[in-house]
Amino acid sequence: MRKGAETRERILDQAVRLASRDGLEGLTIGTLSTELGLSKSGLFAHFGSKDELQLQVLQATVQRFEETVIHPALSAPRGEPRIRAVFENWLAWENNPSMPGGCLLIAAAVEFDDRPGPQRDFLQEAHRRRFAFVAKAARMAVETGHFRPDLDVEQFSFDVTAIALGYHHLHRMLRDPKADARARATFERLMADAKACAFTR
Amino acid sequence: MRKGAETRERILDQAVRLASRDGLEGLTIGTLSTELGLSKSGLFAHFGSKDELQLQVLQATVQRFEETVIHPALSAPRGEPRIRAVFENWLAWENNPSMPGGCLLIAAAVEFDDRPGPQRDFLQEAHRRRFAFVAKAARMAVETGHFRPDLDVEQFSFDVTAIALGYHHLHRMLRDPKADARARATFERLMADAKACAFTR
DNA sequence: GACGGAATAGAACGATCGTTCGTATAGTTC
DNA sequence: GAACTATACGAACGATCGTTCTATTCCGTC
Repeated sequence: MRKGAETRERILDQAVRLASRDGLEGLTIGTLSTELGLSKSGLFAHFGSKDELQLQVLQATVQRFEETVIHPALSAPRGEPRIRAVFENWLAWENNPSMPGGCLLIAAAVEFDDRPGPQRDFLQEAHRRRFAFVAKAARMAVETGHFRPDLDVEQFSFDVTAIALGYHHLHRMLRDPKADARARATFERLMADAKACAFTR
Repeated sequence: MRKGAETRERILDQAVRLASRDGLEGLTIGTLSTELGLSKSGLFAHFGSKDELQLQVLQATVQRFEETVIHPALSAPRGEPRIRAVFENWLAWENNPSMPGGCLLIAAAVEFDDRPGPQRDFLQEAHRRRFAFVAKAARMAVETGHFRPDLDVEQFSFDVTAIALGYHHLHRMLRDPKADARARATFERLMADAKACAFTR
């Protein structure tokens, strides 16, 4: 019971690594087990099905995202500092060494957005929560007076998401070394707009 | 020689449809052939390998993108009108019925961005060309005086790309009916910034 | 130290994968 | 219409997929 949880974590760790490169469907029990020095059936017994393995991989990834991006940002002061913390942590997350093939949440979203099932349901919920978190942080920034009162906080959340996706694309597909600078430039423009009072706009 | 080209087109048409939902790797010669009423080996003979099939699917998709998004935009006047045409055509492209699973170029980019090979090379080149096209259109808008002279046209191209990716995410993963409005709102903010002279910024 | 359940291994299952081969059919060319 | 080539089919290949079953080994508890 103790040992099982340990190896299960080892399995999930490597599974996240593999899935980030080959996708959740490209993730294979055979290659995963041999890379870990386990037998196929031994590994399989931990999950009972590939669907369950995929789900647990997604759950582990979301948990890491929250630990890496969300929670640290919560210890930053409300308002602009927290917004900036989320953005910086998010950019860093995209280069997290536990996902050498790039953010698994983005890859899985594209892979499963048209395949009904528990994987898609879970991903939808996770992305929705993340979207709402950024919107809430923006709402707080309005309340603290850092952002203008008439800011559409959900539109702001969409804009931040778009920047992250654009960064992922430029960084991973085009391998553009300017990806970081481009994302930051757009973010600063977004921040300036969110802060500008209605008269100067 | 005549007949072969016809069925090859029929195959690619259905292949694009399937790949947009299941991914290029999830696209299977077996299911593709049965859906078309062909034999596996008969279909296979048209391409010689799955890699070649995937490549031709990508080529067909890029060609359609250019016919749907790029070429019509070229018949719009240089400057702001052409920029707007590209953006509108791009949004429409994301809902093209030939790709019921969403834009294959985005899906394939995420799927192959970490797998070296001819598929990735082709995708990289295609996305690079698209990026350059938008930048060039923005440069023309600067020359026509629609955009401010100090605009970073490549940054502008990045921003447009990010909006399209954000739209794709909100539309296909979150199924948010406001996706269209969100993308347009961000685009208008981007346009306003590109037009604003240095003093009012 | 014996017991019991959890953890792992090994072999095999049917299904499907991409691919090959030999053969029949359909189309084009003279 | 004969000759020829392009096109399509059917059967089979070895490999790998997820999964099942049985047997073995490990570990914590009395």
